[in-house]
Amino acid sequence: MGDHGFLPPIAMGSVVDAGFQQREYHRELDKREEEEEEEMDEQPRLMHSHTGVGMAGHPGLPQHMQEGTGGTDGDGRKQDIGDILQQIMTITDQSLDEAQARKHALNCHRMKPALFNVLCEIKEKTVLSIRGAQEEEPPDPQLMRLDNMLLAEGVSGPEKGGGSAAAAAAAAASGGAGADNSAEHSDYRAKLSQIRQIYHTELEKYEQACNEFTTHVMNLLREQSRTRPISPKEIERMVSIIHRKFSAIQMQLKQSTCEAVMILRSRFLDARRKRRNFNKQATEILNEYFYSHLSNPYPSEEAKEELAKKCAITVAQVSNWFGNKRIRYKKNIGKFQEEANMYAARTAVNAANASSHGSQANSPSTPNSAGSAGSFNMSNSGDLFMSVQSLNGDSYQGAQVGANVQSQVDTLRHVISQTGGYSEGLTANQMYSPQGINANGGWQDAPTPSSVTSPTEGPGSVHSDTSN
DNA sequence: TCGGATGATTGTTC
DNA sequence: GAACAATCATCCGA
Repeated sequence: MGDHGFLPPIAMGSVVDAGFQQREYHRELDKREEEEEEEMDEQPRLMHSHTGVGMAGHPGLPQHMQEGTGGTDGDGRKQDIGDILQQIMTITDQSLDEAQARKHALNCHRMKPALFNVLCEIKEKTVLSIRGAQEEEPPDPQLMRLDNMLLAEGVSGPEKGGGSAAAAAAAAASGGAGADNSAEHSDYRAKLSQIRQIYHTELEKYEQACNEFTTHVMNLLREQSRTRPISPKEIERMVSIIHRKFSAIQMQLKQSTCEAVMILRSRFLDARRKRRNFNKQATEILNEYFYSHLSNPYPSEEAKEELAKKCAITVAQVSNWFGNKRIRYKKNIGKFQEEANMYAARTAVNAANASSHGSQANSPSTPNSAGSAGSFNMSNSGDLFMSVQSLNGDSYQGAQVGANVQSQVDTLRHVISQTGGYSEGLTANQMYSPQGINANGGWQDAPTPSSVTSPTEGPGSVHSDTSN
């Protein structure tokens, strides 16, 4: 309440009926207050204006307006507002004919043009003051972030392969899963495409609804402009309010879309979710190396690369595998004893085969063990031995093999005797005792893996390191 | 369906 | 930066 900054148009007294002037003044006061209080709830205001614009003695006019007395104190104002609300509530009860008749009476009133001009002036000032108060808002940073992300993910903007970059990133993060990648790429792309489609459909719906609503409001305002002054600026302001409201809804849509994309990405990028066990052959190769180098199961970078190549996995996966293996072996040596014995036996058999085939072992045409998936049988065990030798970083030399073979045969004899139940004084732990593991739980210091091919061990020390 | 096995990740230590 | 240790998430056989 208080001074509204403009005076009632008393100056028009000679032309305009004083009571009418006062009614118009109060009506304008009501209108201004409501505009200041609520920008968006335009409909009630429009309706209020519609019903409020009436001539003296008109049944639709509030009592205080007709008498020209109310509106100066708080209680009176509340009463007025109550009356107005009551009218709004009952407006639907009025017949269309009645409303049309009232409208016609208004339009035909002899004072209408003059009053309308006055109202236009007042309105113009009011709208200008309101417009001055609300400056252009800076772009919402959150909205900008959402837009950027949607653009980067290929959801918004021109379609560019449905986020193939993200799919490629997912593939890179997966550590080279190989053949599965293409299928997962397409899966990722398909799902991203679905999100994109839903996003655009919803966006289109929102835009359409926004346009429809804007058109509807503008039509209403145009219609209203015949009975009350509505400047283009006011219409523009109303449109911008509507757009702001709809853009808030759009932001929710963008946020939901971003969340969906993030979930999709996390599902595809999280390699743990698509973990695949290594194939049997790869596990065999890794185990072979591990138990062959039990005294120092730390493959060099070269050995890791070689193993990775043979197992068709990445060097990082080899490192992971050895890291896991060392820890799990150390944690539960007993559990791995059988496995250790088995690989020791294989290694020994490999050596025996290498010995019996002599020159064949030296043959460069000897097929690689990687050629037969999961077939670590005796027929190619000699190749396996070759593989292990090469993995040690040493070049194969016949004389060295001869020395190693004897040791491996001894190992084999031990293993054969142990498989009968470890009853000859050599316990399982002795068989594959964690000799390399020191008191601190770690493997004892050893030469670098590549140079560890031929450590000298005591006669009772039987482990599967090929150097023995 | 459950539980062990296993590959990957993360935080810490050296 | 590599290894360790704990943990997670998935696989897979019973």
